[in-house]
Formats: sequence, C-alpha cells, structure tokens
Amino acid sequence: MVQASHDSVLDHLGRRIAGGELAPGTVLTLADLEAEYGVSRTVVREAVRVLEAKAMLSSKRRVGITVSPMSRWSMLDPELIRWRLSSSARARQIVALTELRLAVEPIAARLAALRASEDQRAEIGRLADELRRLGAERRGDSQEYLAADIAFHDVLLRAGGNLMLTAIQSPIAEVITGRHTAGLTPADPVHQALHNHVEAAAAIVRGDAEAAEHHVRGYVEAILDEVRSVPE
Amino acid sequence: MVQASHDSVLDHLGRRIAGGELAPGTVLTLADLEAEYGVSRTVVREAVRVLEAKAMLSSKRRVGITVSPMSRWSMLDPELIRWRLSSSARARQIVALTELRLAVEPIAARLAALRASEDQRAEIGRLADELRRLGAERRGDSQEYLAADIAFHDVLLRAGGNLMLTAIQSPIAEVITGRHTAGLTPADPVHQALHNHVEAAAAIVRGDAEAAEHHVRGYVEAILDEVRSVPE
DNA sequence: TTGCCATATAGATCACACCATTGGCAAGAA
DNA sequence: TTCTTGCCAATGGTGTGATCTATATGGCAA
Repeated sequence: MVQASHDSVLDHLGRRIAGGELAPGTVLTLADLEAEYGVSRTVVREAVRVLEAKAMLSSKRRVGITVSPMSRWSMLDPELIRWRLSSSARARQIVALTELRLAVEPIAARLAALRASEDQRAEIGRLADELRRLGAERRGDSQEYLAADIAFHDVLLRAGGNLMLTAIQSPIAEVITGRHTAGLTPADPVHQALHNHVEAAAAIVRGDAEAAEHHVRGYVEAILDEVRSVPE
Repeated sequence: MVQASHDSVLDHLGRRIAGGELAPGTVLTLADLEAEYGVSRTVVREAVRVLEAKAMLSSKRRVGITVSPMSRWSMLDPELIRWRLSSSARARQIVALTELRLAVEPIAARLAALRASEDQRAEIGRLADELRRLGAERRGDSQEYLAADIAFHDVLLRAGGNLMLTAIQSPIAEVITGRHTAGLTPADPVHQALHNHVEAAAAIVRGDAEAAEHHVRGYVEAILDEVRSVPE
C-alpha cells in the first residue's frame, strides 16, 4: 500500500508527462515540484525516482529533472499505459495496444492449447459458453457479458504459462472495460467475433494449438480494424 | 543520471527478489535494509519505491515491506527482465522472452513492411546484406555480425512505428548478445535462419507484409526450438 | 466467545544540514 | 578574437531526527 501524498503526486506528474503537457526536454527542479504540489522533498523525490525508473525523467545535478524523449519510455509499463489511455493520446494508444494484442494473444492461445491445466480448460469452455448464451439473449452490453469477456481473456493469457504474456492482461481488461463503458459494445455481438471466441475456446479445450491461434487472431484482427477506424 | 548508492541498492535488492533469494511473502523492514546496506533511509526508501512500482514489493504500515507473489510483477519491465536473465531463472527467462519474440517480431515485421520510412527500408536492406556477406565469409561469430544482428532487430522493431513493440528491443539485444558471448553463435550461420533474415528484409523493402511476417516467424520459431532444447 | 479499545510498531512525511557534481561564467593566455 | 583554465553557485544526492498516521495485536470487559 502506498500513501496518498506520494501516489497523487506520482499519478499527476505521470499523467502530465504521458499526456504531453510536459513535453520532452522540459526541465523541472525538485524545488519547483515541492512548491507546486505543496509536499516535502521526500515525496517529490520518490515520485521522480519512480518516473525515472520508467525512463520518463532523468535527473542530473546542476541541471534539474528533464523529461525524456518518448522513444525512451518504458511503454509496456502498465501505469504508463493507463496514463496514456486517459490522455489525449487515447485513440492512438488503443490502436497500439490492439496491435500488441494481435501479436500476443494468438501466441498465448497457442501456448494455452498446449499447456493449460484441466481447470483452466474447463474455465475457458465455461466462459465461452456464457458469452455465447448472453450473446444469444442479446445481452452483449450487460455487466455479465463484460465480466465474462474480461475473465475469458484473463484465463487465456494466464493459461499460456508465460508471465510476460500474462503481463498485458490488465491493460487489455482496461481497454475492454473502456469500450463497454463508452457504450461501444452492441447488445447483439458481432456474429463472427463471437464465433471466433467460441471456436478458440473449443480449440484450447481439445488442445489444438493451430486452431486456437487462428481463431484468436481472427477476432483480434476484427477488433484492430474497428479501433483503426475510430478518428483520433 | 542516478547515483551510485541508490542504484546499487536498487540493483542488488532487485536481483535478490528476481532471483528468488527473497521469496514472495518475505517481510523486510526499512530499518533492516538500512542496516544491511549501510545507507540512509532516504536511499532505501527510494529503492523500495521503485520496486513497489514494479509490483515486486508492497509496503504496509505496522507490517513492513513484503515481497509480492511473482504473478503480480511487471514482467515486461526491462530492468526486471535483466535481473531474471542474470539469475538462476535465466534459461526459463530466455524461453519466455523468445516466446514473446515469437509473438511480437512477426507483427512488427508486418507493420514495418507497411510503414517503414525509406531510410529504414534502406537500412534494413543494408543490414541484411551485411549479415549475408559476413555469413558467407564464415564470420557469424564476429563482433561485426553481432552488431549487425542487433541493429537489424532494432530497426525492424522501430520501423513498425509502435512504441510498445519497440520497447522489447533492449531485452532482445541482451539475449542476442548473451548468446554470442556464450559462444553459441556458429561461425557458419544456420542456412535457413540467415535465409529467413534476408527474405524478411527483402519483403519489408518491397512492402510485402505477409512475406515479412512469415519469414520473421520462421526464424524466431527456429530460435525458440533451439532455446527450448537447452536444459535448465 | 465476541467485540471494543489502548498501545506499540512501522511506514509516511517533513524539515534541515551537508556533500558532490558540474554547467556556465569570467579572467587570462594564445 | 578565440580558446583554456579555474572558480562559483546551483542543484540533485545523502544522511538524520522528529513527528504524524494507520493498523496489527493483545488484553480486558461484556
């Protein structure tokens, strides 16, 4: 658990940088930040250290604290992804994240088909059934559908047994939720996408790596087409 | 720039956790760490904050600082990847990282074929030529080959224009270097792998996304087979 | 047995002091 | 004028003591 003061300074500063308000090259000083946030040096320093660890800032004696060029940032950092999702770069970040999903999810599905435990296979099958059922009942925009959708992707990524692939679960969940909250999920799910979910689940259950990879790629490609068509 | 004291404490503590010496559930206190490393609270606190940001530690009043379960860690964090590569989990980490490459590199190649700038296409072509030349001269184990190999993957990932995909460049470079340093790269490169590099480059140069993806997948699959055969 | 409360504990924050580094300026040399 | 040298002041880095705050825990009472 982290405290309010540190957390809020870190979060606010992180957002300002991620959102471009503090452009790369901008120089700050500890004294400035102390005064601005009205907190002690300790708090500011610790926040700066964390942002330094994400390669968003770099501090040098006699110079100050400089905002690093975006190309250096640890873009896979979940916190940074969240900040960018809540910034004006949101649309671009969603596309980038979906491209990452297009890379990761099919491979995770392949691994899941090979390595998932019995419990995980059962869980994936169950969740796919639920998605299908809710879809058939035209409840694709319900809370239950959202929960099942998130759980489905969560198990899928975890079942692959690769913690690095699992690591993008939380940003994915956030995007799915965001899409739902924005009212973009239709009550009547797109037939092909739902079909791919169900087929992917079936393939994982029976251990068919090729099919699992193929069907997952199918639905992520559909999502990618969709998010690319959203204007920035 | 970060200072010696902070850096070394962070690095050492990070390694101990990443390497499993400090198992999840282990409870530390600031006072312990202060005494152990012989530095002030400030330094320890900042190191702990950074590890907290990577979800490797969590601190709670009246309890202390607890090592978090591995499933929570930000496994895509470059620093954490480096720590794991230098721990006893090295072999497993290399396999996991190669599975990630299998996901990411083909997609990056596809995007590169679609989006690379003229300069980047030229650079990729040039690097592939150099790899082929050095390979033909049986200099696959030379420094030049290593440098060209790293540069090739670097441009490939960057040319896709997705900063999240680019972000795994440095761990990949580290693995390639590690493989080279360990003397695992033959003077006479495996023909098929080299061929796939050259074909992938040609495909990117001419903007053929399908072929680029296919050839990159080809060589990453070969690498994956290889690293999986290494005993832990 | 259950629930409340006092208390000790450990992190969170603050304020201050001093150190180490170094960018930039000024003086002097070429 | 241009370059070198050396000093100075600014700024982050580290250390320390004090105080605040949340909370795990044990003891007491109902």
